[in-house]
Amino acid sequence: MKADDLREAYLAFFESKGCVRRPSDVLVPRWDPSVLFTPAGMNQFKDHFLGKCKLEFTRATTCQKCLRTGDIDNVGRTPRHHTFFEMLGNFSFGDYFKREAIHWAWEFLTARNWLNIAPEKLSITVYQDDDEAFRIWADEIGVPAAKITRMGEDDNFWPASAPSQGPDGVCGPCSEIFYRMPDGSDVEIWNLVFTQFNRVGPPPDNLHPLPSRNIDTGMGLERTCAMLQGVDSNFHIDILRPIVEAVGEVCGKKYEPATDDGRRMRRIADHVRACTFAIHENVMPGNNEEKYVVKRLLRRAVLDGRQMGVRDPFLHRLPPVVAEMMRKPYPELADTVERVGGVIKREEESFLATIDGGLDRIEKLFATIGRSGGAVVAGGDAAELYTTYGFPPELLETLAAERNCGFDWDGFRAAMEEHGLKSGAGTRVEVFSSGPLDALKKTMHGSEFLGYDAITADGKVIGIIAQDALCDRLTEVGHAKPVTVVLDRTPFYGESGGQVGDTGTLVWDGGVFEVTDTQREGGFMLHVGHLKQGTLDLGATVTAEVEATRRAALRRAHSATHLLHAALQHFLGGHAVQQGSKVDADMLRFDFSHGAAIGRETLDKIEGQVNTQVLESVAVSARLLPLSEARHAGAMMLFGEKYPDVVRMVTMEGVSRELCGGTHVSSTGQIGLVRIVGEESVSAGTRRITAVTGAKALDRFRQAEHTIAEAAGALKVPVGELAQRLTAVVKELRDLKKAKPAAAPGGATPDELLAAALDVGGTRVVVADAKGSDAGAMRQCIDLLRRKASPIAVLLGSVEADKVTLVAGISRELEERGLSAGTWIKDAAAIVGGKGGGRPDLAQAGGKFVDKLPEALAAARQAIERMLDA
RNA sequence: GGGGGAUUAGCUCAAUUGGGAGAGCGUCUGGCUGGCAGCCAGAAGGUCAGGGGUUCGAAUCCCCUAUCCUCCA
Repeated sequence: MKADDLREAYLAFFESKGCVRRPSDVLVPRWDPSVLFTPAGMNQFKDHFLGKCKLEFTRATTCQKCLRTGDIDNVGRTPRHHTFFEMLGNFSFGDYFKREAIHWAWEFLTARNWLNIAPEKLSITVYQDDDEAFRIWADEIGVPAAKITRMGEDDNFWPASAPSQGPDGVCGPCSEIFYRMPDGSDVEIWNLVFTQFNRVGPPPDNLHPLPSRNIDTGMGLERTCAMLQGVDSNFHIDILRPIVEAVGEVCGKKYEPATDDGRRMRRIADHVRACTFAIHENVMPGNNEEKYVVKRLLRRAVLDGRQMGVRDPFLHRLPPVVAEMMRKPYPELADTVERVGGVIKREEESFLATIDGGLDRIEKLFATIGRSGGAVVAGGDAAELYTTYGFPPELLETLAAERNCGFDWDGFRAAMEEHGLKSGAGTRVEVFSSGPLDALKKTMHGSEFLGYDAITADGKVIGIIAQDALCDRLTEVGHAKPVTVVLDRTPFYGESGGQVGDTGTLVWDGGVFEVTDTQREGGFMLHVGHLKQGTLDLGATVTAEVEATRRAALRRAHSATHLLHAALQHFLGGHAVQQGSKVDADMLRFDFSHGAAIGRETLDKIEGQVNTQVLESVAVSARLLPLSEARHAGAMMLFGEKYPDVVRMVTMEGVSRELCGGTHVSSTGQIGLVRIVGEESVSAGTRRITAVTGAKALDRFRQAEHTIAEAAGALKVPVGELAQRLTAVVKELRDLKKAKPAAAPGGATPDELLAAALDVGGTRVVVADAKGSDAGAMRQCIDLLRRKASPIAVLLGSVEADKVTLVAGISRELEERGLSAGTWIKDAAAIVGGKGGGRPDLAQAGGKFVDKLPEALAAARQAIERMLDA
């Protein structure tokens, strides 16, 4: 059975059992802060399981794309580890339970018109205390008791070991189905999780039955395919083997499964599949979070290629193969495959450059090792190369081996652990976090948002949260920590879609609450701020007033963002899609995909088009409509974005259509003015434009005019001649600096100094006051004298800016005789209250007593005579 | 978000304990020369990322800022 057929069969089977077939969630669930990537089929149903949302269906089935990096080191080595994989699942939210889940799993696996697997090849595990599951398997299904194993909480409980270790919250036993492979090993193909308990505190008696029990099951697509297709590895199934073979092709090697290179090819195939999906969803390789995971996967794959002898970028040729293999379930991959390839290629090149840069350092490292007679690369050195310069240890080990050098892996790991400690482990959000809002979520869907049409409205207080807990009344005026007020309906916009939250006030009879920020969570608007006056009670009716001028500025900035987005698409191309944005009062930041810096000229064109559209006063409208209709209308949609079934489409007629929940002007003319003030790179492949609108744009122009006027005033020229005059002044300054005489000023030229030189035993001695010269001029003078005569000893001194500067130099012969300019100058420096030093042939010193310079020079004259005599 | 590193001529990079800013390539000029990076001689080209501090003296040491690289979460 082909993978495509298995996927379809599974979904069709559970549809026939009343499950609603839902599409796979995105691979990168930006809505879920607790995970970077979708780790399992149930992820998109978290809120359903917790009863946190209104259920439109109570049974579902999906084929979910997943990514996990926990077992990354095993990928390619074992037959069944992946980073990217697909999980078939069926789910019940308080609907069917253990009995149906088990019966249906068995039916799908063994029924003749479904998978038709011989029952004797299957075995079962259940949780040790789960007699109910055991009984269903043994009595109702008829599995021989010998083939049902009771396992402990670390294997057959979800979350693993929850009863004794925690965490508190929903949990339950699970039951796994294994298949006996031709080689005799048993492979888990299906895990049924029965969430039926709420854990409270440590054992005993800490598992309380849930009133509403859930089913969460997962069947690995790849391993089930391997079973059905009778192949020994997941990598040899119909949708993976061609990718592995393609890796061989682009690397110029034949795929031989049992070799080291075979292992590498499988790993490359896995990683490129994962990255193709992730980049498709606009996750670019980068330095943090999911971006970093993509980068690391790519680099591991490139390194594997390099270890096989490939020296040029090759990975970027593989996404088309991935797209072809995954075409049936994910046809959208084909639309971005070119862009994905480009992103991969850039990262490959960047990594190769990193390696090249590191090779230099490696040579030095080997030289040091050779000198000290060692034959092993120290773990600390390897870790430094890795953490600082990104040079992979595996490659370093290979290079070391070529020089008969060992590699200290233990030391390396120890150093890396220390590095991890130093950089600090971040705290992960709990998978099932609970908060004070949960109680509210069970009774209400959220706050009604009125802010599209109004900025003032009455609402009822349905929640007050202080110190992370719900409370009934708020009395303390002047509390330090902000509190949160939840209303049933409100004109306040909670931060989302990049637009920051509203500010304003809540007023009621005898009371005022100042709102400094508005956030949103699960459909509720959270008014964050401080009680200023009176007492606020739960259930009270308040008048919510959004700060009008700020809201107007936010609307201008948000609408300008849409105009900018459209202009970027127009001038740069369709690839320039939004990556993120921040909309603040008359200020916006817009990140988008684009590979290179945008020239001033193009930037001017973009700004020009946006402002033209402002002048044209295009009408802005918004309406709710089904997703499919919006797509048909040509609204801009982002890959990897999860949209609800009904969306809000903001239309600027003839200019842009975007799905957007933000607040907008009613006509683009209200924006007034848009000024791009910055264009920069945020990470490879992403650019950021910052712009100001309305009042802020005007301020900026005014500010600039003032600055220019001030500068022109300082140069005493009309504004129009500013640039010209400035260039001339800078040039003049440079010329002046350059023209500084090499000779010591104060009348004496080098020739005159030479003529006045003493002769001490055949050596010329020049000691003079080089009035007003700086150190550089005196140095040049000494250089000149040394070229004109030798042997010669010169010491010049001068006073500038309340300080004495001395410079001394001697010619080579004197240096060879053991004299030192440094020694010479020290005594003289001491007299003027300073210190100094330098090299034997040239030294420099300074001091504070400006009136003692003649004395110092006299002393220097005597000193050099003594030195020459010695 | 945290750790490490980098920023010097148009490009690639040097500069020892703090003591005169350099090399190769490229550019320009002159000369030689049929040869795949032709040779020789010479020249121009620098805010040592920016700002502050320590010091007689900072590319070098300390602090701040910006940008880039890199590892970790």
